Amino acid sequence: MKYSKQRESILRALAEKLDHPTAEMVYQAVKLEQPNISLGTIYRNLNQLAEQGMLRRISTPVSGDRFDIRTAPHAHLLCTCCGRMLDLEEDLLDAIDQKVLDTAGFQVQDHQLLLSGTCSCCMAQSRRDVS
Amino acid sequence: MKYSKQRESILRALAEKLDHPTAEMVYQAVKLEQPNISLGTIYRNLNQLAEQGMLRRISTPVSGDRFDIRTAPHAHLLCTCCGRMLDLEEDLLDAIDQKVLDTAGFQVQDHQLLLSGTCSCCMAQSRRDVS
DNA sequence: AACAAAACAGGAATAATAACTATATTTAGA
DNA sequence: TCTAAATATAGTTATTATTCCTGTTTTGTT
Repeated sequence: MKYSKQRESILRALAEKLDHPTAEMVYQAVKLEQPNISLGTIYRNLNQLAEQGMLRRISTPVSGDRFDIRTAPHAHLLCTCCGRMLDLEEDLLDAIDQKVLDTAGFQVQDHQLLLSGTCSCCMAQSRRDVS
Repeated sequence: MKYSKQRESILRALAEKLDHPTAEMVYQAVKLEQPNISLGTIYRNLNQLAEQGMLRRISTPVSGDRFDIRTAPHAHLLCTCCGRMLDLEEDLLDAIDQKVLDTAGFQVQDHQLLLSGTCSCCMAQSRRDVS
């Protein structure tokens, strides 16, 4: 894979934005540095980088896919109230893989644990609204 | 919600096809009974039924969403080799929810655990191919 | 039976993403 | 350092999944 300043910007944007941006969000962020980058370049790079394991793709039932610079498997929390996506430190995952192999004979290569619900901010907010 | 024979066919198709079909697959199946059902009807019904909690939507990084008549939360296994989606009986989920609430203050409403990898059939197949 | 509410078919519209093409940039080697 | 091949890019067009719209049909109620 050859160097390009576009890809460098994309990686930098992902490193800075830890909120699991969509392709469009990455595009908007990178555009500040590279004003005439094309959206196709964003998608091509995100796909390549995901394939190389340099970032991971998270698909949600909501809208477009999201991308995450952390490559180690971990779980995601999607707040149905404010739409933010948070991380959850998770040590359970390896144990789950082993259990799946034992019980179902299925060799896990990747997992995607997406929990949707209400984040603590939104819970606090709604408590405030009621009272 | 009013009765319609289209929706009845959709539900029957889902009950028979336990392989988590996409909307398109449901369309093809239902078309055998209702030859001029429209794809819009499939989507409208799948969305309504999912909203009512009568079925669940599973989003994958691969292509279109899939639908599942089992409403109880359970995990899914997506084989990257043959593309089939399997179920995994899973009692861990409730425990995970509680842990998430304790550690992150996040109230889980729904989870989607998607494990991708190689199913036992494909593993057996590849062993056969090698030898 | 008559009417309102909901559902439908068919097609047009949208949104996310991928594919194409001609030009530009990078990099290894002479 | 220069050059040529490989790869990347911008900009555009195409594809795919899904939703929206409109006029018609079905369903449930009085």
